Order: sequence, then C-alpha cells, then structure tokens
Amino acid sequence: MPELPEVETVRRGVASMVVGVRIASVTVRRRDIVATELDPLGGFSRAGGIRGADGRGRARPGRVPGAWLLAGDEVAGVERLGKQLALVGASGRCVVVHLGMSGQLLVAGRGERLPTATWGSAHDHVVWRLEGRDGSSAGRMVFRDPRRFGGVFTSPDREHLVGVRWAALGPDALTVTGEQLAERSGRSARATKAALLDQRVLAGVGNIYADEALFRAGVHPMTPTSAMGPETWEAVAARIREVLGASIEAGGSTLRDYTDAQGRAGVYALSHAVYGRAGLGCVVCGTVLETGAVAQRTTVWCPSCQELGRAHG
DNA sequence: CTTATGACCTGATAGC
DNA sequence: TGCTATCAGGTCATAA
Repeated sequence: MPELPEVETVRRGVASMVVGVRIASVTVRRRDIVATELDPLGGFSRAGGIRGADGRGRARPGRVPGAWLLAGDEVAGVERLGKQLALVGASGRCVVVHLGMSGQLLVAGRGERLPTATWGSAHDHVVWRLEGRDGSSAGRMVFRDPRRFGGVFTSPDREHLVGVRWAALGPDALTVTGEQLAERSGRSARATKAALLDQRVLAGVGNIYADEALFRAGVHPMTPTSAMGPETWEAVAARIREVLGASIEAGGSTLRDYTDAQGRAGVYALSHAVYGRAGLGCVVCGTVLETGAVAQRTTVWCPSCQELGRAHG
C-alpha cells in the first residue's frame, strides 16, 4: 500500500515510540516473511525487493536468532530509504521492514491496544515486546501484512544495510534532482512513468505519486525517456519532491488500508489531482481524465495538460 | 541490454 | 444472502 510519504509517516510514528526503548523479546509467527543476511539471494535482490530466488516460496528453514531482530537491544534510530524502513539497534544490528502492498508496522504504548483488524491477529507476523528502562512493559510493535508481499530483513550492521541491502536503490525521491533522474533513466523507448517506478532509478515513488507528479509537470506518462530533456527532468524532479512533501504533511494517502504506526489514516487522497479520478474533469482545465495501463499499472492523466508528443526540453 | 508478462497473496467491493 | 469477478499503494523471475 505504501509509497514514500506513507512510509515516512510510519517512520516518524515508530521513531517517536521506540527510539531509546529496549526490546525485551521478539516472536516470529511466520518464518517465511523474514529473510536474514545469510539467506541466499532471496530477500536481497537488485531493486531491494522481497521475493525468494524462485519467485515464490520464501520458506527459509531454521530459527532466526532473536538478537538479529533486536531482542535484547535498544533501538537507536529508525531510518528510511525510499519505501524501506530500518530499525537500527544500539548494537549496530539493523532490521529492515518493507511494507509491500498491505504491510503495516504498528506500535502500541504501555497499556494501549494495537489497532484491531477484521481478521484479528491472523496476519501479525512478527511481534516485538517493548520494555521500559525499569524493566516494565512499554507496549509492543508488530509487523502486520495480510497479502505478505512485504517482508522483514536482517542486517548485521549499517555497512551491510547500506552497502548490500540498499545498494541497488536509486536516490531517495524526497531529495532527487533532475540530473539524477536524467542520468539514471537513460534514453530509450521506455515510458517515463516506468522509469519513475523503477526503484533502481529512484527510490520511493509508486503508482499514485508517479501519476500525480507527472500531471503536475505536464508530462504524459508514456513519454519515452529519449524524448525527455534536462529542463523537463528538472520539472519532474521538483514536482516529485513537492508532492511527496505535501503528502507527508497530510499523513500520506489512505485509499483503504493504509494507516500510520498508531492506526491513523492519512488525508492526502483529498489532494489527488488524477489518481482515482479517471472519467472526471481535470482540476486545471476540465478535460475528462483518461485512463489506461502504463508499465502494467493503472494510470490516469489529462490528455490536454499532458499531451503526448509535446516537445520536452 | 531492454521491455513486457504472469506470478505472488488476501481482502474489499461491485454486480448478478 | 451468497456467489463470482475484479481490483489494489509492490516487486520478482522469466521470456521475448
């Protein structure tokens, strides 16, 4: 479900609850959504993705040492690159959480209850028990993910996190420049939207914000990257930074499932100009918005504001 | 190399 | 009410 703004909102919420807190114990209720640094390829692939090398079974034998999931450790910080979160322990060990489509990282303080789902706790795959300095309970954190496209990954230290786990990811979308986009996208027949969705080009943009940023930049999503010039790339980069920033301020976009670490919805969907508005009038010119598949994803654009074939300097 | 396709999962919703 | 089909915020392996 989540793109950069949603993940950043979760990061802030989790950080406010767990930084400086000790993890008393960890329970892995589904082993196959956890990948360790020792697992072959599975979990540590090119674009920072999730699935095992066979594209399906992610069952990994053996128990994950609790310490690898920060049991007995203290949380020193919560970082983010693109759509991925990393809990960094005082020991240096890191736990990466990727939310996939339906994942949530939820935290409940002492005496609070985790937000409940209609299906109960059936999809609560990893549970961290938190402990105050005096040893008293400080609540719990849970990785919940019904569809299981997400996952939890261990790294022995920050060097591995950055150098291996996150090595293939492009620059974070919140601070990306037009120059970076131009260089990493290359010049080919590939649709500009497809390039923006490629996490090796740019980390953090997904289907919603690709459409929103391209609309605001006046670029048709199917524009081949070979037709893009430096000024247009700069405009696209600027609109990406802008849209993501505004969405973070609104707590992200909640379409159905998404909530922050405390179970609250975000309201940025109210500001969507194109996503989810196919067939309605363009907010700028009133033209009926078109929809179709680009890069195999549902895409919405304004045929008038985002004319295909327009010159792009 | 690039690009498209089907696959991975479950839940919510729309339509009959 | 109950069934079925469709769709979803992500990313992968594989084939062409």
